Amino acid sequence: MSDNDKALPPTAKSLKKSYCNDALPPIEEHTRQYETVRNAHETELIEDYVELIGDLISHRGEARAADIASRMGVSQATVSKMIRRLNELGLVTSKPYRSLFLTAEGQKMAETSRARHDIVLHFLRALGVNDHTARIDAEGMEHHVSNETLAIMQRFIDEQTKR
Amino acid sequence: MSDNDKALPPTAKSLKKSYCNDALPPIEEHTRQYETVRNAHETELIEDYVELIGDLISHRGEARAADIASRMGVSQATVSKMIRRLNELGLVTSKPYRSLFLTAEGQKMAETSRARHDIVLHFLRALGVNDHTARIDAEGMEHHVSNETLAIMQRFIDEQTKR
DNA sequence: CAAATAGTTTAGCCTTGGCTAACAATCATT
DNA sequence: AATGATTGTTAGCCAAGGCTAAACTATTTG
Repeated sequence: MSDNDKALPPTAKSLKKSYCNDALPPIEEHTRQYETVRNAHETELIEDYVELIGDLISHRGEARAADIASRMGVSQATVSKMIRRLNELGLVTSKPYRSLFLTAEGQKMAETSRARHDIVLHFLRALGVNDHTARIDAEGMEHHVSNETLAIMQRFIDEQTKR
Repeated sequence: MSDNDKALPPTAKSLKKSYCNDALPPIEEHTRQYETVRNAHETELIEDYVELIGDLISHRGEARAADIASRMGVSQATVSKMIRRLNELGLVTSKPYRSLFLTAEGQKMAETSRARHDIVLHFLRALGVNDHTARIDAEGMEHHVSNETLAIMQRFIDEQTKR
């Protein structure tokens, strides 16, 4: 959620009655919802790093730990540790004290993440969300949007921009 | 992301060229984006528990740890530990071996979360997303949608349902 | 080319949110 | 009222993702 968010928060009262009468979902479906979110959490940081590394390489020619740290808003030590993890996962290759490269798999992940991110961002803008807010929301939402929803968002963008 | 998600993942190629030429955002804005997501992560589990507790109370009359555990798909020990945290945060009151109550603050959080959740869910359905997928996506997205975007989603729902 | 500066890594700490296993309390049934 | 089943708690483990401080490497510059 945006912290410089002047709009009022929603209240239960601001919702139409009919919205609130949904029964609880059956247990196992409910469980799966939460599990899906937990799983997304495990991968999303990884994806964010890989996506950022890909962006740095394509916009700057290389990805240095210091740049990653300052963009992520995190200490260099944290980045260094994370790079080791990405290495173990086969997503990047790195030699000590040198800049990073994405493996083929890492590149694929970066592209997919970037594409997803862009769809969500452009969708929010097409919906009428202010650019700054859209960027923040997209960063958080991208890992929780199914392919089905992405496809619908893409269609929405196409329709908006056609005119 | 839904795991039973048959649609193809997006590829960089499936995006219009113009989507991909965005430059990197200026560093401090970029940093703030990631910070916002990290902050959301700290609160979202808390909010999920509180929201679920509120739902259990209103649909079942009470919230028992065993129900929370089975709905969350998590062990009872994990729930017990979490309840201690919620207690420390002043969101619930509990006596050992008895069921839970939300404090005034907890109730406020539950209502806000529920309202946000409902807006996102109904928005996705209004967009044309299948109910099952919408539920899963909403669960993940709700904590990352700014009030500005929520307001726009609400407007979208109103327009769709008016006709 | 030596020294200062910048960048990277390592060590060791902390918190969160999972888990299992063992124990404690409550409840339901006879 | 006793007991077995259910429910709740505690202890102790683990991995992830932050941090700081210190050590090490690379680069720039006087």
